[in-house]
Amino acid sequence: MINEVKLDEKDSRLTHRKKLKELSINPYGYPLPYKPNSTVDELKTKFENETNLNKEEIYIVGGRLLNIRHHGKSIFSDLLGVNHKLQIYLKKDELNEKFDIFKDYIDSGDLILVKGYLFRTKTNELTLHILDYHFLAKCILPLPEKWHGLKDTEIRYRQRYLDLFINPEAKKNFIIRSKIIKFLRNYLENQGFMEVETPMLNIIPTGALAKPFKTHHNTLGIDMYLRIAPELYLKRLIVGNFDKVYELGKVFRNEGISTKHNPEFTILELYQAFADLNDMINLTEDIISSLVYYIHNSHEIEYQEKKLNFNKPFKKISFPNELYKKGLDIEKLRNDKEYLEKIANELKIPRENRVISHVIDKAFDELVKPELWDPTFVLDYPVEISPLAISKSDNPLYTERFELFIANFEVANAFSELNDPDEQALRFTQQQKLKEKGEAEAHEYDHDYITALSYGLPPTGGLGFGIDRLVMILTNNISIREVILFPALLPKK
RNA sequence: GGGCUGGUAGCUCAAUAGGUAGAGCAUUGGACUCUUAAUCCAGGGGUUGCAGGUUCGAGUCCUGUCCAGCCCA
Repeated sequence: MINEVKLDEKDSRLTHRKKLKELSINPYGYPLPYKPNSTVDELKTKFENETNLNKEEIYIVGGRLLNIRHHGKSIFSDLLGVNHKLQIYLKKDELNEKFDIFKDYIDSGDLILVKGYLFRTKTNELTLHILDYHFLAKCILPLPEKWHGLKDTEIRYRQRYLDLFINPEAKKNFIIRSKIIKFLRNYLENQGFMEVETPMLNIIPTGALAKPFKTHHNTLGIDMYLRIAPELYLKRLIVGNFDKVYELGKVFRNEGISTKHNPEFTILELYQAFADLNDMINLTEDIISSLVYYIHNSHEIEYQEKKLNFNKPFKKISFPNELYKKGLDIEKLRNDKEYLEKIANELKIPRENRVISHVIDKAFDELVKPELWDPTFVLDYPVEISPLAISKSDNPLYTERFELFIANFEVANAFSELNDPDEQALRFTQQQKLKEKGEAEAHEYDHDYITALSYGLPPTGGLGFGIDRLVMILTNNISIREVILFPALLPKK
């Protein structure tokens, strides 16, 4: 009896590769015998509804083969493009030995360049009749299942490339993400904003209330921090006489990882000189509602099976009023230590974090945020949690600031920028006091920024968007990991 | 940081009450020149996340641990 050689799928793919090399065929493509003159997507969109196909026109396209259907002396398969699949068709009596090589040594997932003409099968499927083909790269690992796709979230995130070419819905999220970013850039360029880049490596992490990642510069011998926001650098540019600037990029916050938080995420910040909070409200409404329309052709969309209405104007409410409706008095929190303790107890805030800023923030998150569904501007933020915004003229304990909430997410944050250097210095000092009292997320004191303000920052409107959350809402996802190509995961041991 | 759920073939999933780990797809061999989840015939493929424990016997029960998902802080 002959010992049967037991092969698993990877072995058989490796054997196929070896056989190709023995036939002096490079499974990895170089050099290309001919260049592509079209793509799967182009052929599909151009000819999908075309009735007259010209067999004299030869197309050369590259792609990944999926679902090879052997049929004796003919073969059908699908060539995967970016958004479309194109069926290909091979006949033995035309390709001879190249047909046998295809039949015996090509596996699904392989990348090939094909050359042929378009025709329609009797089921009317647009198909490329192959006259010649060329190997581009061998896929030596087995693929996920063709019908159920790849469902294991861990593999989907760790090996996103598999997710992308196996699960079309996954790819769609990232295509929409790219469209959103492109829309925002176009919009801002059309409004006269200039895109700039400011440092990601900071000496002092500023511009937001968040914990930073720490790193070290070896030759300078100093600790540095990954930026938590570009804000203070961008305002220095307004001091430098630019009037409309924006930055779209990553910021890093050293906090918990969850379905709503990734340690690095994308933010858009813009600053407009000679403008104020009202200008930012108008700008925000226009950007968001026109973006939604651009993506969905409607101002009303579904998110998690509930309607979201993006028609202008958005709802506007006041931070202290909303908390007051919930039975919480910010004035009293400021003046009554016992009251603060009582509220902190109710909110289960740990003893070391019982600082006014923390309690206010937490109370809003717990009591008001869960009710903010349709786009809503929350105005009049307390000064304790708004160290970079100007105070309201009628009450210095509240600021000219808004946060925009959509579907319970904080999506945007804007204020009339504080431009009085003495007042800003005082705010920094107050933040240091909060820090001493146990507020881990107080704003750092930035002397260099005070110097910049001392040269004069004009009244300026500033606005920041959380891009990932915006993408989540527009792609109907509840996990941020579905809209970040490579989300943060623990290393696999 | 805490709680709950999960991890079984390449993938998607089964496995009653603790009693020989199965199916579909994929893969291998064969038939087939219009298939598209092709079809038909035949086969191979497993250290059940990892490390221990209980038991005559563990995918299943217990302890620890790793990773993921969900919820809470």
